[in-house]
Amino acid sequence: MNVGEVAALTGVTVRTLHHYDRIGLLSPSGRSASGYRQYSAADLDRLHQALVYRELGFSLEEVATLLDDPDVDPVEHLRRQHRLLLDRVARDQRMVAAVEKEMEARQMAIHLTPEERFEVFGDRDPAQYGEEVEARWGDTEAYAQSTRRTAAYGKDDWLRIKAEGDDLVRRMAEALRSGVAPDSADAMDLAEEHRQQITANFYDCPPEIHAALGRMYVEDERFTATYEAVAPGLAQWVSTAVQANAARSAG
Amino acid sequence: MNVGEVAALTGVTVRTLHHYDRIGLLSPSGRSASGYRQYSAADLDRLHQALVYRELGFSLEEVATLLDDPDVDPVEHLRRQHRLLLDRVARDQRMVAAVEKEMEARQMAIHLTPEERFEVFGDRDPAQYGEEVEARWGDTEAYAQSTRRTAAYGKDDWLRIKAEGDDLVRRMAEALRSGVAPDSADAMDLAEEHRQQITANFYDCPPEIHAALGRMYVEDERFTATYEAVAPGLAQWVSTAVQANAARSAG
DNA sequence: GCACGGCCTGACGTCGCGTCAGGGTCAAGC
DNA sequence: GCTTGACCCTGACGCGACGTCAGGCCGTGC
Repeated sequence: MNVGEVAALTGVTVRTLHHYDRIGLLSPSGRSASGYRQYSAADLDRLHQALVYRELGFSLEEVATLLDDPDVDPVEHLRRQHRLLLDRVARDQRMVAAVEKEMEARQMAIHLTPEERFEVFGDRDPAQYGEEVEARWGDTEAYAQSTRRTAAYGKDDWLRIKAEGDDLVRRMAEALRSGVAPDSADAMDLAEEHRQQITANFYDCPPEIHAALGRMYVEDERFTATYEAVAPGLAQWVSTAVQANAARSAG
Repeated sequence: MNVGEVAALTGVTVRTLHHYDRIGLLSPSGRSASGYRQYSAADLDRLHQALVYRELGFSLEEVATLLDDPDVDPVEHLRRQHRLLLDRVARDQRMVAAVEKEMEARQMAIHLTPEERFEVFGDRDPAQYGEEVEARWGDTEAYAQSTRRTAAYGKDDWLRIKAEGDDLVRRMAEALRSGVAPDSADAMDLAEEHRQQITANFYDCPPEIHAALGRMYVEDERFTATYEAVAPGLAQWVSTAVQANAARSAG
């Protein structure tokens, strides 16, 4: 088979075959009298293996080393590829889970980023926005409640809520900077204030829910970033304070 | 947050942040008096989204266009990413299936590539090779039988088997070139000869099994390549002939 | 016999950064 | 207050894995 046929069969371009030849990854086992590259079935087999490894993220040099290893037979390659593919599936599934978590996060913690909610008033219809989310993710009580309440909010309400939130975050950052321990009474008071803001503005947020939210601040990168952007260490501090406060309420 | 902190938090390099700034994918929302880039929480959010899209294979320019689309809200991005990730998982699972299929193919059709089996005698121990395959894939009767029989073969046997196989393939290619229809009696005779070679040298291959093997010649890229390398169109021709012959035997 | 598609070999362009070079910045310790 | 070392800046060049011509040879159908 010549380059064009191989290209048609495998989906790679002719240029790619030239490239692989030049770098020694896949040199056709023969040439015609006029210099045309002639690929044998074994060449195609090697190409196939190479493409799988490439797809798996190896550099072409690494692929060449892998395929040229005389201690590894074809079946061993297949087994390795099998393993690597399963690894990747697992990784992707973790990413799927992360995206789902972030979608949930957006509903559980709308109050954390009022800016974004606020931007909605610029050039978008908030009702439509709510509808979209609801269609897919509006299946928790907290979110439903939050949607119902915030539906009535006007620009002034949002401004007030944002101001309240920003002020609280500022005071928390201040406490952190002055060395207030996150499990001290002062810190717990700030956490309690946080909980009441949520309950007042978004949805009923009993201490248990609040504690779960607190854990998200350190477990979910997105929340961590939100607080760390204000002050380094703040995410952990708030998380600890919120959970300490929940424990105090329970005890 | 400045570049170093963002880099530490997200895992990208400082250089990457510089790059994204320059190409306009992610320009920090502020600069310090001394020119240090200052990233806000919103910037981090955008970075996160960008990284997911990048991971999904979009070019940075495409990512920028996606994220700059004013008609798409954050949740829409998450939903799209969710969908694309699931697509990729599905694709990878198909690849896993393909690799598994090829592993099976190797055992069902050892006779197709006697060269490979043959090469084993150069610098490798065939017994060990067999063991490895068996450990993972030796769970079908055909393979077990094939292994038992071929274990006793010596170099001369392999040479004879290869010669017989090559001769048959050559005659099939000749028939194809002379315009012999794959469902003609002549073609079916060649197919029958193929079936008897397998039965004689490897494992019992009744017409039904042979028909299944025939389908693989067009369905499995690897087999297709093996025959197409001899003559274009041969894979399809052999596949049809084998299945026609199986139908004849059954009828 | 010639036209047209396919093949060849350079050689330069592109994308997504890595990797210095040369120089300003900032917090800590002396 | 001054130095030291870690961190930041802006070029600028390099690299991997090809894409994309340019200029020329090959092969075959009318």
